[in-house]
Amino acid sequence: MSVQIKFNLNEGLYIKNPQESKLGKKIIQFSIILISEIGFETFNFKKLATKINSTEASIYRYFENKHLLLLYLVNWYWEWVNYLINFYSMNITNTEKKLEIIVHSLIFATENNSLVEFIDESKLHKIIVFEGTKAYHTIEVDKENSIGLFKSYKKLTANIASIIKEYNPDFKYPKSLASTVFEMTNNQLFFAKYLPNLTDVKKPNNSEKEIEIMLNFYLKKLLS
Amino acid sequence: MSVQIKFNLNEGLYIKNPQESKLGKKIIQFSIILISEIGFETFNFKKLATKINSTEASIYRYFENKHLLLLYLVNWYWEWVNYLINFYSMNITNTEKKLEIIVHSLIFATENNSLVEFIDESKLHKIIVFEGTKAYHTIEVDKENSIGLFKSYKKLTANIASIIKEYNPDFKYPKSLASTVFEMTNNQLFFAKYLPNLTDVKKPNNSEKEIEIMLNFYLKKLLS
DNA sequence: TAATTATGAAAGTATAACTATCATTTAAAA
DNA sequence: TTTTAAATGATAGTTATACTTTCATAATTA
Repeated sequence: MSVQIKFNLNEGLYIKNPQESKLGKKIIQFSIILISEIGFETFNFKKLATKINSTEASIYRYFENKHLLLLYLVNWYWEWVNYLINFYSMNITNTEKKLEIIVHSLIFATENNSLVEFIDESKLHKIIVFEGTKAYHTIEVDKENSIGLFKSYKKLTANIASIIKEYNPDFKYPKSLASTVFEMTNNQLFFAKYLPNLTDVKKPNNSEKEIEIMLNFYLKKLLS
Repeated sequence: MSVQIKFNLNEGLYIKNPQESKLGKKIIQFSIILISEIGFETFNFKKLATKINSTEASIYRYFENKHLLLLYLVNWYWEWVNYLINFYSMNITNTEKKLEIIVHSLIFATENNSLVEFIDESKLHKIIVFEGTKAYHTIEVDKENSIGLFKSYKKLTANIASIIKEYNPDFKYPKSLASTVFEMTNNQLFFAKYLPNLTDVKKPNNSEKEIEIMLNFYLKKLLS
């Protein structure tokens, strides 16, 4: 069984909606595979074109440049995590449990849920951990922000912040904590894998579980 | 009065030590100015060469490529913050005060202390906030890590972690908290400036102070 | 079946990211 | 002071990236 889900991503992200054609889906599918394999800096449209037996020109009809393609993928991820959090906390009334669902969703976004057939969520998550922040650390932030290209991140942050506030209405920094939890998760996953000296993770191959425990501890301690 | 300080940065960062020649210092000085002005992606050695009335070839004699130049600058920053923390906590016995010094050093690395005449610390700090993580989110992390190019970051983290442990010997995640404080500071400074919706900062022009208060709150709460 | 739209194929431009060679300047050693 | 070595500049060249343009062909849709 596969549920068909389509996220409405900001139109400024693409020239032509990749979710609405065969080639578009292939671009998304294989850009995820390629970027996760060779890294964003060495990735380019020519290599992608070769991989999918298409041409550079065709890819440029969907995305203005590789930066916007990355931003598209990152937006998709933001929407996806948001969806996961809402999905898993749907019938939950216990707010503490909801905090745990946030953490779990952020870390085990790693599992290939195959929510959408052409997106390998596990590889996408790898890209987020490795390249995610590059999507907004660009000289064009202000311009891109003004046309709504980070709306999904704001929505996700607002959603997490609302759960934080639900858990502790007196907490002064719900939004900052929300964005910090997001960034910190990816950072600690990155460090655990590549620069373990910057963390306290013991088992590098099972670091997700340790990081989950740590994040839950952080959150509850801060909000107590 | 100007105290002459020279950090010993890993030799793998450069081909020829830029701190030991006039041209080398100019490369550092103006790369900081240029990158902070136009951003890392649009920065290149040709533009830098033009700015300092030199040539691309000459710059390539100091740095293999612009990525390693950035990593050099980031390493310099890690050393510098570490120096600041040690300097300001030198005669302090109160461990709580030491935590505050960490936070203050990370945030107000912003002030141009002119510790070294050819480095504008305020502009360098801007680069760290904006481009810093790009220095280690690269496909070459493992290789670069193996030859010691992140040693300064590890040293800084270890130093902060030791103060954390001094404050609370039972705390389970001193290193993770140390790297998180570093990353979180830069992130929240970035968000406050460019994506304020992701934070709780009220005055965008005086966000440093607010972030400092928040970070101190986080730290003490977590370590209590 | 015609008309529209999407894609492919091929070629071309501008700039980035280097490398190589040799001349000239500057600094250090004799 | 002269000689020598090292550092820098000037110039040119190579390869790759990041696009753009034009036209032909294939696939849809009306």
